[in-house]
Formats: sequence, structure tokens, C-alpha cells
Amino acid sequence: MKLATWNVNSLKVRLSQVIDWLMENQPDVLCLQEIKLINENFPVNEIKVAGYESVFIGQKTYNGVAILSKQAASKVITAIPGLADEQKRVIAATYGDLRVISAYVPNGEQVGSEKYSYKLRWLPHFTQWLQQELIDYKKLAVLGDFNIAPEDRDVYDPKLWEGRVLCSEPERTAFRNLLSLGLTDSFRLFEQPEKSYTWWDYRMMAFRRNQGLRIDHILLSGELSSACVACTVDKAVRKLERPSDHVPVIVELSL
DNA sequence: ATGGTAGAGGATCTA
Repeated sequence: MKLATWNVNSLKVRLSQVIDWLMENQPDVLCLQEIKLINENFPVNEIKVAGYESVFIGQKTYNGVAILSKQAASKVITAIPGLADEQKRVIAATYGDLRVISAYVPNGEQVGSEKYSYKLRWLPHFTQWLQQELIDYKKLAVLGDFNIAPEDRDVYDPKLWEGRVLCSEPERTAFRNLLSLGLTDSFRLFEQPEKSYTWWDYRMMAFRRNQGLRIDHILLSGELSSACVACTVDKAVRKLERPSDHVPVIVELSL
């Protein structure tokens, strides 16, 4: 079984790339973030033709998340229970005995900004919810854009980024708190190429210089972690014309 | 410290 996540930065612009990627890679599940469209405009039919069901929660202009899957979804949730939040950042769905969450953690803009404090307020709600999900589902996979580079080795220039948004200690502590629930960063289960990243700024030719950060992650519950046989980043799509600034992360599970 | 690019939507806001 193959699960993947991809921040597409507008599903409208990236739809043909997503369809091509599905056809090529045949994942069982693909989580999307930053779809940047409202539910009425979600391309259900185009995705269905490619052989995938969709669940989604959209929003005008910003945010929006989805899960595409070969199997039909059940028990769909489109918000963190109990959290009043205008921003559409999470969706959860069940496929057989597998629970999948697609998450778009707030970016935070800049340390000290209002968006940064929103991020730091949001993360404990997210953590508490995942704690409950782990109780309810033995096989839980949390995939998405976490907007946190967990360690210095996940940053092309740790000195330059020290203390800055995506790398600051409060954010990294929040990420470690997620792992403390019993979730595993699947990427680090395996030996990986050095300087592996999932996001590169569009500016300053950052991709060509490999000036990236690893901020997209797949976290697995204990039972899934034991079944995980690979975790990879698909850099190739970043070389396409009009690419997203993020690339897919993929896990393979022996289920 | 600043500014560089991309997307949405039609001037800025967000990343």
C-alpha cells in the first residue's frame, strides 16, 4: 500500500500534474494541501476518470485540503473537533481499518507576527485531536505540510534559518510533541540522501541551488510504522513547467 | 535587512 502527500499550491493550476502523477505512481491515497478552491469547483469528475475518489474541504483563495483514494472513504471529518477555525486545514477519512489525515499546518509568516501566534495556538489543538485519533484508530497516518523543519539537517542553511519561522524552537517543540504521542516521522526510519528537502522558495532560483527545507511529512502510528518499508521524496515534479513549490512525499506500507 | 516569484483575483494578501 502506498500513501502520499503533496502541497499543490492551487489544484486548478496543478490538476493535470496531479492526474499525471496519479497515473504514473498509482498511490492508494494522495493527500493534497493548498487546493485554493471552493467545494463547488473541486474537479471530482476529472479525478474520478483517473480512478480516484475525492473527499475535500475547500475555501476561497487560501488553504483547502483533500484526500484522493482508490477506495471510498467513510467517517469523514473536515475540521478539528471543538476548534472554531475559519481556515480549512484538515480532513480525516477512513479506508477499511486505515485512518488518514491530510493536514495543512499554518505557515506562521514571521516569528512574533499574529500569524505566528495563530500557528502556535493551532498546533496544541491539532496535537490533542491526534491524541484522540490514535486512541480511536490503531492504523493512523498523518500526512501533510507541517510548515516545520524538525531538525537542522532538514534545512539547507541552518545558521541562516536559526530561530526563523519554520525552524524556531517553539515550532520544533510542537513537532516533537506530535512525535511524543506515538507518531513516527517515516522519513527518518530509513537512510536518506543528504540535503533532502520537500519545499523550495520560488524566488532566487532556490530549487536550482537546492536551497530547500523538509517541511512536508508523513507521521505514522506504531502499527503503521512497523509496516513501513520505504519513504521517499519525488523531486522530479519540481522540474516541470509551472511546478508547485512543494513536492510529493511517499510511504510504502507492507499491508 | 531587503527582495526576489507564484497564485488568487482583480488591490493586495499569503506563502
